Amino acid sequence: MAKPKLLLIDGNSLAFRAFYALINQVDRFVNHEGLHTNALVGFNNLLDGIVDPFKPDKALVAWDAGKTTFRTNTYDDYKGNRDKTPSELVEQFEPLRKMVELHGIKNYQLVDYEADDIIGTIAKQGELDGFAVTIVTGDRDMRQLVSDNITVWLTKKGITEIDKYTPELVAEVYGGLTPEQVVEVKGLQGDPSDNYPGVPGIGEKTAIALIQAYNTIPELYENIDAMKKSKRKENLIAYKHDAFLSRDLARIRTDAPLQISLSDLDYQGIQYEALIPFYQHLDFKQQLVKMANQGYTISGEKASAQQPIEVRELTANNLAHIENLGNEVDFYLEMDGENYHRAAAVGFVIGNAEHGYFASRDLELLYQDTPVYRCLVNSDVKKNVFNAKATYVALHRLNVPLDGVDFDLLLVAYLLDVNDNNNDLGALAHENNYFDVATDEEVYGKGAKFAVPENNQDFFEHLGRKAQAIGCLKNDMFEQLKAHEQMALYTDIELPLTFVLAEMEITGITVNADRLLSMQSKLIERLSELEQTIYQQAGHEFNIQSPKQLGVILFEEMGLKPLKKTKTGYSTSVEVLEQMTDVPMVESILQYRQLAKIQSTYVEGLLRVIHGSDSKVHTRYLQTLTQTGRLSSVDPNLQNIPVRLEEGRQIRTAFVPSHAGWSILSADYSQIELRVLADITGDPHMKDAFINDEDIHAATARRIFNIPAEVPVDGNMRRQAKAVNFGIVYGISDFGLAKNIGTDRATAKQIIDTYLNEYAGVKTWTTEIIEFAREHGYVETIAHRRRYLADIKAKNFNLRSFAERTAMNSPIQGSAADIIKIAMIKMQQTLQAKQLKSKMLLQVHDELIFEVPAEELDIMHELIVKIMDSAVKLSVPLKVETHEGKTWYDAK
DNA sequence: TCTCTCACG
DNA sequence: ACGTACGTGAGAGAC
Repeated sequence: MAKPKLLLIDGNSLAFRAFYALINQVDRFVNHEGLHTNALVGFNNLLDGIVDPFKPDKALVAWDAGKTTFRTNTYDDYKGNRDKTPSELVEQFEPLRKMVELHGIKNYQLVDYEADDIIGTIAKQGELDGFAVTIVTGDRDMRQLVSDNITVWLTKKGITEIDKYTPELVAEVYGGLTPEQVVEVKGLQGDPSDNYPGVPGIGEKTAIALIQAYNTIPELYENIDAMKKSKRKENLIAYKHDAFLSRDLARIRTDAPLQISLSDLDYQGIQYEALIPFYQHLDFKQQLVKMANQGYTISGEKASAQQPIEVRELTANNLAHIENLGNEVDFYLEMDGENYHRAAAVGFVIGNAEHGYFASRDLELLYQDTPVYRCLVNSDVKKNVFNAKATYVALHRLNVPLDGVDFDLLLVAYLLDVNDNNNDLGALAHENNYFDVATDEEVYGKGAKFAVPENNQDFFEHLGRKAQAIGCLKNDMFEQLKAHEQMALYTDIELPLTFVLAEMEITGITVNADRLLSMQSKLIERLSELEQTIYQQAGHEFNIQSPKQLGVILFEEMGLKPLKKTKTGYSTSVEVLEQMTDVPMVESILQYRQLAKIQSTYVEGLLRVIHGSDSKVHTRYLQTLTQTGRLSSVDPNLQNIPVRLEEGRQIRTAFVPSHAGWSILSADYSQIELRVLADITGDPHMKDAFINDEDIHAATARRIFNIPAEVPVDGNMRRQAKAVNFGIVYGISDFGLAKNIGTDRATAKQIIDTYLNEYAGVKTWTTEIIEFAREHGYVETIAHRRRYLADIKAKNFNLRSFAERTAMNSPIQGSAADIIKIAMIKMQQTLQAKQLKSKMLLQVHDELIFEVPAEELDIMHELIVKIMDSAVKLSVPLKVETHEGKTWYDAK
């Protein structure tokens, strides 16, 4: 029989985690009485997401009792450097306990002891009494309690992601040490956050190595005389007292004098009825809606179960209603899949709050000359939609040329917070405090279970609620755009761009399938030859495409030295394999990988998505996904077609114009990101280089390697300078640069320092932009595209460093994205105004691809350059290069 | 569904 | 002492 389950939760540690996970939005989570609720929200998610599904037999949430404990008695400064707990969190402790109680779990605290000691003591008792014990905490030191019967669930980032620590995982993380040895490591290492010292100069790595060698701190000191003379030895001796003190402080007690026992901890289950008023008090609307949907009655003023909505079925007989909707309507077209180039429209809804909503499955009601059609194509009637591009393309397939779109909920939500990648209407509405609509997953299910309801009432109600949500959210979200100075970004860039992209997607690009098929047969032949060679070289057959199997062969059977590891085993990536090309098999593997990639991703992948009707591929540009404002391309991704290696580049010969005699014309911005950098930082040297149209990498090389004007820049120096320029754009580190140019770290650091001295404007800007991000919590582009950086103040070095690099990179990458988007809009307008036959087909971040009839080639070269380089006025010139050819391959 | 690898700017 | 360059999508294997 399975063991009974005992669940122990570290209330304090998790409340802090929950609080700080949502610290950026602390002022958004406030109830009607002014009580902050961010920690409560996070803790509730934890209880719902982890505890309730766990179904424990017994459970306890342990809390700290107060500031003084036996540890502060031993060591005055214990946790002495902690900031005072913010009052916004303090006020949440009482309701947190209540929340725990209503979830059927006992709270407990004990004077002079911390939550960990309570948990340690109960955990050991539980283990003795035959329970399977699980501890949930954010405190890494709790891993000392792990045993065969005690698992520690440690929260990672945020509070819903966890690592489950068993003795095996502890050993893995601590280089083979046991859970008991965690305190030995901590003793040497100390803990700055709890303000206890350890031994100076010893960090986690060294501490682990020492404990691996000596087992425990006492044993280490017994043998210390035999240790080689070193600074470390001196420190160990000098700080012996601190080591023992820290070890003692880190040890969790398992003998706290508790006044409760296991028999008091029976898990009672959730007290649903009592939770309702509690959630009402906290204004947990979403939880209440969920409970209402589960059939609980929610009454009172604060009740937030969905309000009833009336959605009438639209038929051929009541179309007159549509004539009377006025000059603003909410519209939503439902499809049965996400690829709107192929998915079938299955229903629609139209209406507004004033005149009601009308839904139907009958698409004929949209056809030409119906009132719905007239409404949709009339530019004087404002349309509020969700995902204008999808709606436009799908309606285009039904021969309805949508016009007059004013509000696109998806697009606006993205501009307000690019972090939020949720593409579900219901979920986005909830995030904007609108709860009168469910998510698609709740109504339609997901994956294989996805199905639009057969029942008209359910289906139309959901559609009606969606349209209503769009209409209701419009004003508030427009206000937010204005407050962020993003209205122009929306009306002048993103919204017009949506329709430019829609047209490009609809136009598609012709792919010569025969060409791909002939490449395919050659590839298959070469791959099978290589396969046989590799099997011979390995001595047996195996799956070449499995990194796991390949790792075993290379690093175990053949005894090669593993140069790099991944989370799960040996790395076999190109950078590793390229260092062992003296082994013939490795050469073959690299060759095989290269060809297999071309064959599966590009040849087969593209053949799969060519539309039978027009021999074209129609990608979808995702306009609301990237954190920087770039587009992305899916189904197929046409932004990563091979170009660097000749073998792959051949794929481009299959991309051809859609008419005989036409050409492919490509136009790319030269060094757009560095030009943006020069403009934003205002650095005079960098600007001069661009104003004088110099080779920027050579110019950089001259400055960082101090090469006089009369001496030519050699290729290697230019290559290094180029890497530095890239590094600057990405938010440089000496390690990263060293890896990239193959020098040591000190040299890389030297180069970076020289660069920043030479280009002082860049240096100043990088400090300022990080400063700005710290102060405001976000950075923005020249068009006010905003990116929030939640981790900019993180204590964790890695998270913070990443946020700092992002603060430098996003304005640059994002401003470059702004520029090409503006150029695309102007380009499309000009093609139309001049009634040219040429079509814009693709965008690849800094490059636009067109198909052009012979008679328009000259004018197009000229027009494109003119429009692209004048899209935005910067303090440095923009430079555009064009190329034409019979295929995309030849347009180089 | 996650991880690894590799294609692009 | 930390572990490192920014932004993407897709296919294949392993679980």
